Amino acid sequence: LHGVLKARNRCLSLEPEIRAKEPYQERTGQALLEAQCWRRVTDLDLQQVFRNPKATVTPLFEKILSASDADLKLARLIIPKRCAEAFFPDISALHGLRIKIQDTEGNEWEFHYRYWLNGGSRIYVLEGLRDYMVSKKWQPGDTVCNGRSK
DNA sequence: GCTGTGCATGACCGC
DNA sequence: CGGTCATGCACAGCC
Repeated sequence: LHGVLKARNRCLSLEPEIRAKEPYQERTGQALLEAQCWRRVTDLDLQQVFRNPKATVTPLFEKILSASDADLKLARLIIPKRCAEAFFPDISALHGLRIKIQDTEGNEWEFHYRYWLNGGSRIYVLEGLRDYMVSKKWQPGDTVCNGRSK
């Protein structure tokens, strides 16, 4: 599995090393369903953004950046719970996971994926995004999307 | 003070 | 109403 995050006209793809374990596969159907419900970015958008013409990208989810998401001091991205549980590795047993992400220009980034307890539930968050945010010039209202390349 | 961390709070929204 | 999540905020290090 790969993922793609886009800020404005650029993308990131998740490294294969976080390739899904079993529970991941089981959720594929649900994941695709979610993607279809949520996506606003078109296939053409993705083709243009993802420069490798061999890569076919399956959009998974998108998020419009809030003020908090684009705050350089926080440097963290809240990941919608359903998306996190559908597309990201299960970190129930851990309290965090370092994941490597690669953008379409070949740059590799490493983020920290974890969650906060909130009431009886969880808030999933990607941390350590400052350099990436600066590089891609994240602004509130920008769309971040995540996809899977085959 | 300033900054990062980690959780609390409450607005919002779907059910 | 209950869950989610944007933001508030207290606390701890560190200039």
